[in-house]
Amino acid sequence: MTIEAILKDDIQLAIRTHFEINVDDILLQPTKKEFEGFYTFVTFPLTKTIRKAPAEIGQIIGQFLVETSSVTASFNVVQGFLNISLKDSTWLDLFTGIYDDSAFGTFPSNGQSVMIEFSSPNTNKPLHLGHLRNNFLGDSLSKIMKASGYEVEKTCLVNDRGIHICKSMLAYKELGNGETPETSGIKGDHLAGKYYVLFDVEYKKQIKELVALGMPEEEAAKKAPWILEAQKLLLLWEQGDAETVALWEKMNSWVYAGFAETYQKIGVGFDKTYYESNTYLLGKDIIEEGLKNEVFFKKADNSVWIDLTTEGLDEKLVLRGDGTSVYITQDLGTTELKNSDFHNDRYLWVVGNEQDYHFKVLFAILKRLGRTYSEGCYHISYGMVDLPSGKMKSREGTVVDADDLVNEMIQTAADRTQELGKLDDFASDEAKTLYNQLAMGALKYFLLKVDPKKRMLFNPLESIDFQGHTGPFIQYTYARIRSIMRKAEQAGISKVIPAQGYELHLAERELIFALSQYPGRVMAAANEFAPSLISQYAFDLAKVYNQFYAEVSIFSDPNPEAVRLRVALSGAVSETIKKALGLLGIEVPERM
RNA sequence: GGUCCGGUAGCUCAGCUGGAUAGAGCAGCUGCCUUCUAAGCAGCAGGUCAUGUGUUCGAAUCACAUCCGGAUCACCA
Repeated sequence: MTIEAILKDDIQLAIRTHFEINVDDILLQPTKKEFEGFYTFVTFPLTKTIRKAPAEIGQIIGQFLVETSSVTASFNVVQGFLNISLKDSTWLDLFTGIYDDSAFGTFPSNGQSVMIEFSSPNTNKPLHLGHLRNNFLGDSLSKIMKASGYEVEKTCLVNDRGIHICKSMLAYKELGNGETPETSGIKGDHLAGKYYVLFDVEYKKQIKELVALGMPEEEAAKKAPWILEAQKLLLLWEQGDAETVALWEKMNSWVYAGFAETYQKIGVGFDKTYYESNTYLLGKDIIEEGLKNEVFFKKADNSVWIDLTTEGLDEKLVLRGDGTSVYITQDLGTTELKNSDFHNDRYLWVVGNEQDYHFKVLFAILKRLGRTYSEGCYHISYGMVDLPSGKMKSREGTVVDADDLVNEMIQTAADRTQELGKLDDFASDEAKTLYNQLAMGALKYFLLKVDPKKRMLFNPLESIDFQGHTGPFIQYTYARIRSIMRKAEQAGISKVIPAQGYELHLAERELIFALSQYPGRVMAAANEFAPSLISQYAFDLAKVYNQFYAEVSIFSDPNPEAVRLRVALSGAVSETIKKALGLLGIEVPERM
């Protein structure tokens, strides 16, 4: 039973005893810093039924708690706020529970399984900053869901076919001169991206030429030679034309090699990868089924639709008049495939909020089709990463490239560390590892500290910070504690929690309180699909520790009990920081 | 135009199941390394919580309206 639950019961009993009424839901909030106490009960809502002043109610409940509650030491009342302080024996018990629990913050299996699809890159361009947000969110959420008791399947759906892929293929055919990653020294995904951009340059030029000859722009966009060529390529690909497929395979293999390098660097991976080239024909049998069940209907031109106006959506096309699939057709098929592959209880998609409507439609259709698994489907919608100049656009070259950014971060980490003269005795490979950890810590924290639902701003001119509310600040706190733990080991100081009777320093109580909040945050982050809650927590915990560190001396305290407790507390904090950052996919250095 | 999301300090963000004088970080200014790592700590300064009305003992938080920004409403994905 948690302290909070005990307090709630005690308060309930107090109200029942003194006022003869039952209050089902006792709400406690953390006491504000400027007041004494750790938990606060607000008495205003009781004034109506009890007909006493809020402060008086607080006094009566507080008095009752001090006399009867097993955890309450003292209280104070400010207006309608009853602030409660806990007994030191309670703090020590609480800490003992945390300290002895090696699985602190990870919950036992809830018997449920969840699939998280994220990343889902296109094979015509390298990853950019927006993809990084997606990848870090997906990776972190999969870890958070796992810690909260789910069995987790990480999947990725690679968008490896379609007209946009044919565009880069065409540009390569026309302008490539047999260039390869080896001959050019360009990473495979960047090489493909180069030709995607070149296509667009030439295509725009052709449109302009047609417009100059008097053709309306809309028509020109449809009739420019290269777009017609690209469409031809797509048809050839779908027919399995050997030469086209060979080119497609060659270019894709370059891209996959490039992606693999990037994924490896950012520490992200998947349990199962689906390829759209294998799934794009799926879903047509579902259309048949829906037609039979009259969930869908056919229009005169043979196209198939669903009317979702009763759900507040629109009429939606699910199959073209020529019998070919659209996006939603494929997604219906792929979702069905995932379900038959894994039979998960829940299916999550980490996809940008520009597709909110698409997922509403997808889930509504699944429900109409009577798919029971639709209940477990959820779109984790996240906001775009904007630049000061606005939205990033691949084709216009206004993107922050993922590889470039990661490399810059590593360089910044190295510069910063050397400026501070931190690692005179570091071996070069240890230094290299540290730079990577710091770079990825700064980058991941930067992207994960913001509420996923919100769009966020990245200013390339201001490099991502290493001080303040950042990953490296938390990593630094960890390294600092590790240094203390090494010193304690050398000095032969054991980590022992004192017996009852020890009087805690306020900074020690605050640390225990902060530690005790961790499991609740893990649960909340899982329920709300918000790694930002963990980010915030890790920062708060590190901050409380640094205050503790500045306020009390660990080794030179005359009381050996205090020294042992503080070493134990430090150890628990470092473990919790490591776990929390671990949920964000961030590693911790032993020294920095 | 319909629908959805957002608007909190100079900047980037917390807080939003209603509760105390609205919190961090960065940037600016002051202090603190002969003591366990100063990538740290303490402090100062900085706010009509977009605007208006309503509900309430109490509103940044809820409701309605307005303004501003973004997304989406494709036989694109």
